[in-house]
Amino acid sequence: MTIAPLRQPKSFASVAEVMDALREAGHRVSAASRQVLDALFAADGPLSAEQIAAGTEASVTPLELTSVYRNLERLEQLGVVSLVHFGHGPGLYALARDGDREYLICDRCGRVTSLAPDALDPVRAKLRKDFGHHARFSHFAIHGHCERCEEAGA
Amino acid sequence: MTIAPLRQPKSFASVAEVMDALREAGHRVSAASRQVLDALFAADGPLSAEQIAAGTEASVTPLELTSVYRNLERLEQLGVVSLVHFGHGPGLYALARDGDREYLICDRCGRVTSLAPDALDPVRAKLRKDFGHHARFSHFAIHGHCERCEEAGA
DNA sequence: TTAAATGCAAAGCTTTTGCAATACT
DNA sequence: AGTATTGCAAAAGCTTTGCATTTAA
Repeated sequence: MTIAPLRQPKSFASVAEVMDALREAGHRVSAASRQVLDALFAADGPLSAEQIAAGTEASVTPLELTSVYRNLERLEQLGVVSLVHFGHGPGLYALARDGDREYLICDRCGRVTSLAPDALDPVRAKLRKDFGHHARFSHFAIHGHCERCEEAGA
Repeated sequence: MTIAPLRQPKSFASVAEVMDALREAGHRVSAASRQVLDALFAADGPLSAEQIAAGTEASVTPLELTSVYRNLERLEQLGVVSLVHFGHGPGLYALARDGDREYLICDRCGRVTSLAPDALDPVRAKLRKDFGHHARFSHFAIHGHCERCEEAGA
């Protein structure tokens, strides 16, 4: 199997669009990959492989967890999906539509703030200036406390 | 077992000091806990439980990996040790001497930069001002690329 | 003495891998 | 028809748990 990233990996509006692009790029499209994409398009936030598999249990063709992982990995390599870690626990997958989002996690109340790809640019600039480090927060979320929890006592 | 954090958890200069403090606080001190502390004091950076256990294999009393984990967990709850994740792979443990350090990881060349506890305060200030988020980078390292690797092509 | 810590074995959780059967193109 | 993908089973990597035995205080 050849894995070449898609031309314009990050702006799919529907499952059909993704599948067309996949096929056009010479990749195969299966019922399983459609089910995985359906779940991601329907979700309002990142999903675990387990959640995606569970979501297909009621369907005529439940997906094996293994198959979900393999599809997600493929889609990630194609730039269609991105994987993010919210802490301990399973990795979470989301569509990479308009670029990778970055997340703030409150470890107290669990609140998750999803940021647009450039929202942290000023923070990155500071890290780069002070430490020569080009930070990427899209694969590992930023932990801490939200204002409310901080006031309630760190 | 009662677990109460030590009075001044973060300024031990030697294994003996830690053990005295532990005993004084009503905790037990075993050969195993000494071996774990020895490894942490001897190390110049965070160690995995596996590494610590391996380091005792040549000794008269090799430690079971399980026992290393249990000691580390205890020491962490006591505030003597801190656990940090550098990415995928095992968690890493280090003495919490003068506060928790924070780390910058270059995902390209593997370079690790260990920062003093207040080095990232300006970054934290920005995150707090812009998003009301009180960030803590001591448990999950900051990933990205170092200047050199960035120039070499992101 | 007695409660905590250890060794050993087993399991838990997430993810990966092998391989024969199946399905896409 | 030919090859990527699937299902199923097994294993790998990290960490936790159970329980009888040892050991610190």
